[in-house]
Amino acid sequence: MATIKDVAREAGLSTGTISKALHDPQKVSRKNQVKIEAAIKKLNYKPNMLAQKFRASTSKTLVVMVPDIANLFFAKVISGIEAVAQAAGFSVLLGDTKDSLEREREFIRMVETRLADGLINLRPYYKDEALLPIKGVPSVTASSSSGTPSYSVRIDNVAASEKIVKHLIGLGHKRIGVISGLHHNPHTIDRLEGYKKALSQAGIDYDEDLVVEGDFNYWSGLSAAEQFCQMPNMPTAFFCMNDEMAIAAMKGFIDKGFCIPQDLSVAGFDDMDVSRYVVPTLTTVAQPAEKIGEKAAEMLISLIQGDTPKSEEVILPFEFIIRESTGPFQ
Amino acid sequence: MATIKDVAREAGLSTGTISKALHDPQKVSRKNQVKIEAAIKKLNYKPNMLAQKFRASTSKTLVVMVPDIANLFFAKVISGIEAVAQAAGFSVLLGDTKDSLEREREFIRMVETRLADGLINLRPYYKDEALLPIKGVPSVTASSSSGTPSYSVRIDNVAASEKIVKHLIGLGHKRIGVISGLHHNPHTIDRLEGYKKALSQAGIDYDEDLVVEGDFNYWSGLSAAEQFCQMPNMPTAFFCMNDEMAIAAMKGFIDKGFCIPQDLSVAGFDDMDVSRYVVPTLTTVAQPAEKIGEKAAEMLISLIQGDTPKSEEVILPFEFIIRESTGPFQ
DNA sequence: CTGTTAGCGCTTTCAG
DNA sequence: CTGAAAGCGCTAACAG
Repeated sequence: MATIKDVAREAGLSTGTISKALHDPQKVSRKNQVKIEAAIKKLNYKPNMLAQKFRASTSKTLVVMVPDIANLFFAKVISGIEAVAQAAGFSVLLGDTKDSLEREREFIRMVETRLADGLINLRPYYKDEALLPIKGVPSVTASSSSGTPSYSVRIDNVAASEKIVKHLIGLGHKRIGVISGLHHNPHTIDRLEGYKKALSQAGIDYDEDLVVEGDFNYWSGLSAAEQFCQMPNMPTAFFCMNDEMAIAAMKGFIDKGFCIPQDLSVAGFDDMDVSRYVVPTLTTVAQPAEKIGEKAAEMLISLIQGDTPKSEEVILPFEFIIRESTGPFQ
Repeated sequence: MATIKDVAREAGLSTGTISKALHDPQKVSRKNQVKIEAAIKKLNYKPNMLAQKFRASTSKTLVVMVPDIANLFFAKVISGIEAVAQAAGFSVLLGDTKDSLEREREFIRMVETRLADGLINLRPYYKDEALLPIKGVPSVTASSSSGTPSYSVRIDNVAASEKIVKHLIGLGHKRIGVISGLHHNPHTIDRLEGYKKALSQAGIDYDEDLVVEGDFNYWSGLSAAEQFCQMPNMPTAFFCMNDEMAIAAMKGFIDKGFCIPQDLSVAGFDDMDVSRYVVPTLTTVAQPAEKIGEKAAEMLISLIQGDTPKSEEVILPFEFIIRESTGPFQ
């Protein structure tokens, strides 16, 4: 592998001149520029960026910590991060933590050891197992919940849920079931709060028996639907805390002979690609996933560059999408 | 930021000893080990990995080039890559190329400039715009088609398609339509070959009018379905080259009043998550996405370490999944 | 405009 | 077992 020294020798110049020619060509005579180019081509010289970064002691790299990259929502956020990072000359190191705190520590270590300049965290914030923020490691949490400390970018989960539930109430529903995420999940907490707010504004009492806990996965939605079907006084509408569980619940209800939305209304959260394809198509809330990624990357990069973002928290607008799965109470 | 020198001074030892204590603790006296640990803790010393890598002149990093990270199939492959890379002490740099050759060049440059040790390419191989392989850039192509040069990991697209079409033929179908990808796409070519093979073995003539070109996206599947509906002698079964188009086609056929699988059979390719949820559920082929990623990473790492993998091409088994969308010809 | 030189933080001989 | 010193490839400061 040719080094800058080799190029210098080949061109009959000093390494300093080569370096300057590479970074500040105007400061090198035309004649020597040509010589240098020739030498570079002849030796197929490529600057050693490891050396460059070492010397500059800045890696121009962001690490993105994601609980599960094979989750489309996260993949979209990452897509947004990548776009901004690349435009700003940063690379992105992918850290799939598979929900392990141990791995999270490793990735945080990467920025402590100068391998990366900062970090975007895609896991929602849990008070009791928060590794971040840490002094000296610039970090932004994307798609978290209310109460996330330090820098974060997200939608207003409370307001979004409130909107969904109000829509159901507006359709005449009074008994509205919830298929939630795990109860300690920050998103669950926010979304449940929105549900309660909507109810109370409509003068409907909160009944915790109408909340069945799921875990954001398909099977939990199916089993929640079955539980609801056995209730003596079953709800007529359902707010599911993500689309996957909503789709599963619809399947469960349909298999029991219910028609959606004639007999039961179902709403989700996330707007997965699927949600447009299923029958009936699903009423839901779309998070601007790519946008969240872009904002988070912008925020982190300005943090790295020593600026102080004007706000610690960026709240992005969500989109409420009414499709076929919700209809009037009959 | 404390350096090894600071630790040496604090501990009253030389930098060489600190370094040794960090990498080969047995070769340092117990007493000094304790001193060193204390100094490290006191100064909160973290080794500068940029310096380490520079010196070792190996980055322990793989770059993964992906046409679109917000595509679940790719996300799953990456998940597999990440797992293996991490276990082997490699980081993965994500390169979302958004289908731009320019960006591909940048990522290839990263390994030429020592920023990464090797590269996994997730874009299928096109003869006329092949940037790889390049001497000095260890690379593996994942999920490509037959005829990909150099190292690759994939399923046998020809055999998988053949299997699907044989299944349709076995159900009594004789006129089998195809919704293909773009005609020059390597996957399209392989899958079409499988289709032809199955036909010829059943003594059915190939009729190119039954092949409608799509582009692997939803809308193209829908419009292909409409085209088929206008044919005087419409096929009774359809082989769609991915699930997205298959799902769109089903929607199109259903909207025209056809019942699936009673009137028409539809098969896809990929086994997206959706494909289990749609009504009717979709007959398709599952590619072992994570496995493909794992194998590709293993192959690349052994390449980087100077081993020569025994085979240039790893063919992984696919899974043929019969669901509700295909049924007997009536 | 060009050359010389020091030094980034670390590891690794080689002596002691 | 420990210390001294060289050097990885590059850039920047300074002198010429």
